[in-house]
Amino acid sequence: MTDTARIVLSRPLRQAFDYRIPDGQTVMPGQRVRVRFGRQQLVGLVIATGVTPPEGLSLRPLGPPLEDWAALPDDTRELMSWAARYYQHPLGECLFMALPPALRRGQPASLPTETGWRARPDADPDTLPPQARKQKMLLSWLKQQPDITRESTIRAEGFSLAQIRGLHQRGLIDTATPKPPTPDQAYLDSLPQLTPAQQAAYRQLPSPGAFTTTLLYGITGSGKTELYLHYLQEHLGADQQALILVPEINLTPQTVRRFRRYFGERIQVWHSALNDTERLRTWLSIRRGDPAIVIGTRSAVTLPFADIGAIVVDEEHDSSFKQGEGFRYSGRDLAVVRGQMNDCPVILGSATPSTESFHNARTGKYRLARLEERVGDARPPEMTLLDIRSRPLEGGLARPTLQAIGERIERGEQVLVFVNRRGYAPVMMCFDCGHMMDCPHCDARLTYHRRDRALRCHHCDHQRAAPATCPECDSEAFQPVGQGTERTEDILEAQFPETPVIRIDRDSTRRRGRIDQLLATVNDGTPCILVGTQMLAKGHDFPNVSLVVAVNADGGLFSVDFRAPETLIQTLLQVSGRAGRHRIPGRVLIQTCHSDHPLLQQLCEADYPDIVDHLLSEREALGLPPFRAMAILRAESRDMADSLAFLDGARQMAARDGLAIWGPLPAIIARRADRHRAQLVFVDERRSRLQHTLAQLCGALDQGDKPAGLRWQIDVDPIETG
DNA sequence: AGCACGCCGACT
DNA sequence: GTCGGCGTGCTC
Repeated sequence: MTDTARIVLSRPLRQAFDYRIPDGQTVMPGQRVRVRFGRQQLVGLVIATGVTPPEGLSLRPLGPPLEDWAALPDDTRELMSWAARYYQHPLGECLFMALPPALRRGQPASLPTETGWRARPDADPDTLPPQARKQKMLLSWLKQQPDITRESTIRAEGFSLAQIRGLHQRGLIDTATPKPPTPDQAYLDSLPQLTPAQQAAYRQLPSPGAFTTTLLYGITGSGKTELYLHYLQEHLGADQQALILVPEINLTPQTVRRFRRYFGERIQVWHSALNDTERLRTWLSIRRGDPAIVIGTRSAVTLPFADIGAIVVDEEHDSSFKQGEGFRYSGRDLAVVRGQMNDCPVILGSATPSTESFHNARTGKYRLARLEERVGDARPPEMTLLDIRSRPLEGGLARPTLQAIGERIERGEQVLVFVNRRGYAPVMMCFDCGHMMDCPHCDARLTYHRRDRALRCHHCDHQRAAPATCPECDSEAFQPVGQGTERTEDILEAQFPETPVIRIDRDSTRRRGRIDQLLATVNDGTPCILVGTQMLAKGHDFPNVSLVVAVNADGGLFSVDFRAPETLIQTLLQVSGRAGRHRIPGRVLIQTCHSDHPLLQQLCEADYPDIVDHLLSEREALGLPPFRAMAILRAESRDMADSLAFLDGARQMAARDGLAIWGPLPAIIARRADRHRAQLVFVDERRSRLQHTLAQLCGALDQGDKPAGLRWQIDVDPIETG
């Protein structure tokens, strides 16, 4: 059958649909077409032509194509098809995810040509009537502009469409087609010279033009970004494209500016804050083959690159590269697959590489480049454990901790206090009857937020006013228990009334631009105390911070999640990395109740690679990733019994394949937003067998019946195992 | 996912 | 007697 086409849709269906190609029409894989599907008109994507449809089906004719070329190029389609198989996600949803929203909706793959304006040479603002003040301003402004000015630029300047039209009607300005932006070579800086240590690491980076993956282990403050910049400048052809993946939080205007200084207009950004038009524009530019260097978050790996010369994944250990819902892919891992498919080098950079990547470097799958010297006079901070068992605490801070903070402040330095919980206190408890405030919808405690006297659940959107007395026994001994950022802020403000205390967490930075505002104080160098959550560990440099305090390191020591120790070490090292970036030697104080814990001992004494080797030997002994492939089947429903029964059925189906299956077990937070969650864990040393089992299982689960209201999903290479 | 068809409760 | 609740089944 040469006149058939196989189509997938942007729907969660593990199925493709065949259509008849009408006479005289030709289509190719990757092309968008309109199709009638049941009673609806949809956008379909061709994945194959000349297929043999299932027997006994009468095919409907294909609708018209949306363009006469393939929207999705072959390599991007291949990448997303690979991902669909690997992550067991419906192909249609994966492929459509690689299209910008405008194209998913069926809009044309072109942008309306932008209008530009310029003032007539003889136009005189003074001829305008006095009441047309704004028009006068606009005309004067336009006359100062050297060339044709885009309408979007004029509007960004604060002028309105009505004012533009007014001037046009008076015949004072003309429309014109704006020129495409060109890189202004004049302002491009030359790159700073590499230090000897950086040069040595640079020589270990891969040669261009062929696929290799290199793990760049560069301690905090060693200047990994300079290496990326040099690498791209030296190895990227003038016509080539490159991809730099970063965690969302690191994609700040400062980061972009830094790259723009050297690469000018070649730099394009891709992140969740772009609107649909911006997304379409950038996507088309990449598809067209503009020599862009894209700085983007995980989904940028799906962009339709025409000629990609290099891929960099910065902070490769960061868990935000893994999508947490829906299509649960890892941007980092897809970047490596993409490098292989497009035959280009991939560089994974981090000061605290993931155990997976380190393992791959140890086994020779990745090459390893090391950069273990800080730039300039900066020295790595000195780590100290402070055991707080049977020590009096003031709001979670021990006396010696407060002393150390005081000393630094007096010396005109800055201090960073890391608390891993936002809010005032994670629990509210009655000291008479023992009653604790629980979320009515989740198996979790409500967090007390003192700023707005509210109790909030951090797992759903429930919140309520905080009662003054115990709702059970009316006792007044009803108090917050434990440490949050708000409480630590209060304590520090009371202890150091002269010193500004700046809190950085999701609550204090909710408003856009607020974080930069807060950090401005820190950046001007005046003595202050920064209090915050993990947010502080990512991306920012605080040159004047000379002391870092971790208020409580113990959460990760005894967690059921096998990744907790790794994450704990990474977070502590990343936070520590903020200290002592300049001449001032940094110090890190870790408060703990388990100063004898081997992991914390190692943190103080051993190098990161040695700690990872140790973690890896534990993983190997327990048969955990990266030594075995892991996947989780999760189910949630109105009843725990339903969830467990469903997973038990799945277990029966998969059992004969011979892989290890753990569970079903209720999730750590068994009830979340009134949904009862359970999970089944699959582990196997042969990834191919795991993948085969999962594919079979998905098919069977799709076919079989399930209790009403039950939802299930598969998570391959999970990062959260609770 | 949509969108239809279909079979049981409170309204004109 | 109908309007409409959302359960289940299908879409080439």
